[in-house]
Amino acid sequence: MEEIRDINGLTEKEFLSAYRPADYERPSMAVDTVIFTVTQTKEDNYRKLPEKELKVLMIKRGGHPYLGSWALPGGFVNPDETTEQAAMRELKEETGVDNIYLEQLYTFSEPKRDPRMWVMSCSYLALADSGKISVKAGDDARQAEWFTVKTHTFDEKIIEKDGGFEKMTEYGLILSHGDEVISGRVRHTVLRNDMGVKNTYEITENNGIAFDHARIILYALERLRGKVKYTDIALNLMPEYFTLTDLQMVYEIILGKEQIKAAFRRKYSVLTEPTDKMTSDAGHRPSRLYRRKWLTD
Amino acid sequence: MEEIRDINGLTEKEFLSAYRPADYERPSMAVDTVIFTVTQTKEDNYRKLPEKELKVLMIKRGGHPYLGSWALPGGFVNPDETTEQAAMRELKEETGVDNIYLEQLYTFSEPKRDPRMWVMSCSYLALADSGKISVKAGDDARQAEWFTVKTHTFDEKIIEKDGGFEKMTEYGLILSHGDEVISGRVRHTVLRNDMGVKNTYEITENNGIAFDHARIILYALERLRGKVKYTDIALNLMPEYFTLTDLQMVYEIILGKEQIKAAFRRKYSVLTEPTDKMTSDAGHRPSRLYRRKWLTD
DNA sequence: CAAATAGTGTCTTTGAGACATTATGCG
DNA sequence: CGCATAATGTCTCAAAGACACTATTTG
Repeated sequence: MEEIRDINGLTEKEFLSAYRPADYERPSMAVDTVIFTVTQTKEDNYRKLPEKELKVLMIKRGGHPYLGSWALPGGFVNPDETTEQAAMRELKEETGVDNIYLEQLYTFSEPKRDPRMWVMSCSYLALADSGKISVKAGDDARQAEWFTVKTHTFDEKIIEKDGGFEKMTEYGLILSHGDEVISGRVRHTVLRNDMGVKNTYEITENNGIAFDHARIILYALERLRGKVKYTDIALNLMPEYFTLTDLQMVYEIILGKEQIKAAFRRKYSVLTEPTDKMTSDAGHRPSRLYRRKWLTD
Repeated sequence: MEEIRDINGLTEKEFLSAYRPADYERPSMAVDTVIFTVTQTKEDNYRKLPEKELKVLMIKRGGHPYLGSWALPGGFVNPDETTEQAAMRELKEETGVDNIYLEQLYTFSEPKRDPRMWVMSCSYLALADSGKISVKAGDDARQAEWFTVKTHTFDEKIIEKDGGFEKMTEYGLILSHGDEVISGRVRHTVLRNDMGVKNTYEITENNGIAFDHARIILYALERLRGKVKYTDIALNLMPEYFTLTDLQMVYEIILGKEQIKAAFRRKYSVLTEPTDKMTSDAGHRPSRLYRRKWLTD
């Protein structure tokens, strides 16, 4: 069985023991994780419900390049781990959370995306309940903060060209934490002619976001917005007990669109199961607390 | 502006010109492309329509490891190109096609997935009209062939465990080309307990498919099946002119499920535009030929 | 004419959108 | 009591499922 021999007369075992990796250039492999959570703002009207905010964790860079800018938590992959394990390891260091929703997003490989050297980034999307997370106060120079996320879509331009057209859409990202506001803008171009379709993404503006991380965050948001409608992914952002209005507000903040209450409950309450707990001291009718229902399919 | 200095008193420019990559281990970065096409079988009953088959391109390995097994077309990424450009370059060498639908799938990074060394694989999904493709007849030792794709889902087992459960599903893949039949089986395990959810994929059986490529092909199929329902991705498999029944058969072969004609046309004919061409000599009523309609949104 | 596909009409079912109505705790 | 939210009822509308019926070509 094992006796198949190659062109040099070697068996697989012989080949492998003699194998020496060729001396060509290899990229460094980083992981960068976009971790989102949802927090509540303070509300002074005791009757009203507090609003929610979508937050993303950023780390202040303490060295060149992009010194002083903010970057996604991440690091390099070790030879004895998968990219997912690397993302999990880095995330645990940053947030103290071990069991967290994690999903691979995309591998960014622009040769010049890191000015130092050839670095690819395998990006991950992580979601967590803000209650469980304890971000370490910047131990050394390393400062980690949650930034409030706002996005804008700028009107698209369609340019008819000979035999096809070009469509450009710009997406703006604004991250804020107290007085600190950082932002970026990504232009998506679809070029279509007789030859086929070509998509390009370029960062057209960048204020304080390191590397191509504005683009990665926008990609993560796009994925989150897409999946929220047909999966139970949003439940990863909820605490153990929550009201259906809480859940609805999380959907609204992700989708950027108000949801109709009756329709929302019809569709998404199947992802939850009622408990016998109720909210209280709210200045209005108490609300039932629900819990995530794990789906078997 | 540029005068921010780091802990060593260096500006970014000074830092970068002095920067030497650290001498830690780096992975090799490969791309592997799952390219699908749809072909017609011969039909001897002149009245009946020919059936369609989903095909994937595989390359016979001429050296260790997996000598004699079949692998996805692919290769290593060069420092001056993106993974997408690398996939496109390799694909052009194999199929002669330049403008082809290409979409990044997933980066596989199991440290032991290649017995030679640390190799990650950034996988791509490609779709093409079989008419445009001209696979080079194996120039040297390199033999490329289209394999017919069949999949099976084996009944899942749910095991209740303390505080949670484990669900296992097995997916079988059978690729055939003439007398040559190669196959693989992947087990997906979802383990859920109080701590969270953990997904594992392992190859439980493998006959003649190199590396973890059976898993990659199954992943590509999953993506294709998912996207076919809400995008126009399937149109990339069609020739310039096709009937709506052709299109329906392509959907049926991808989804593995019969579609209802009236409903299918209501939903997917918006992706096409009618031409004034018709089929002929068919032994039954002629059919209108349609063309892809490029959507602006 | 028979075989087989092409193409459409329509009834049913499902689910989301829209809005209204009733219920309830707190200061 | 009135504010603000909780929870549900119901009408409408859009889309998909199911199936039937008519139209056309070729040997």
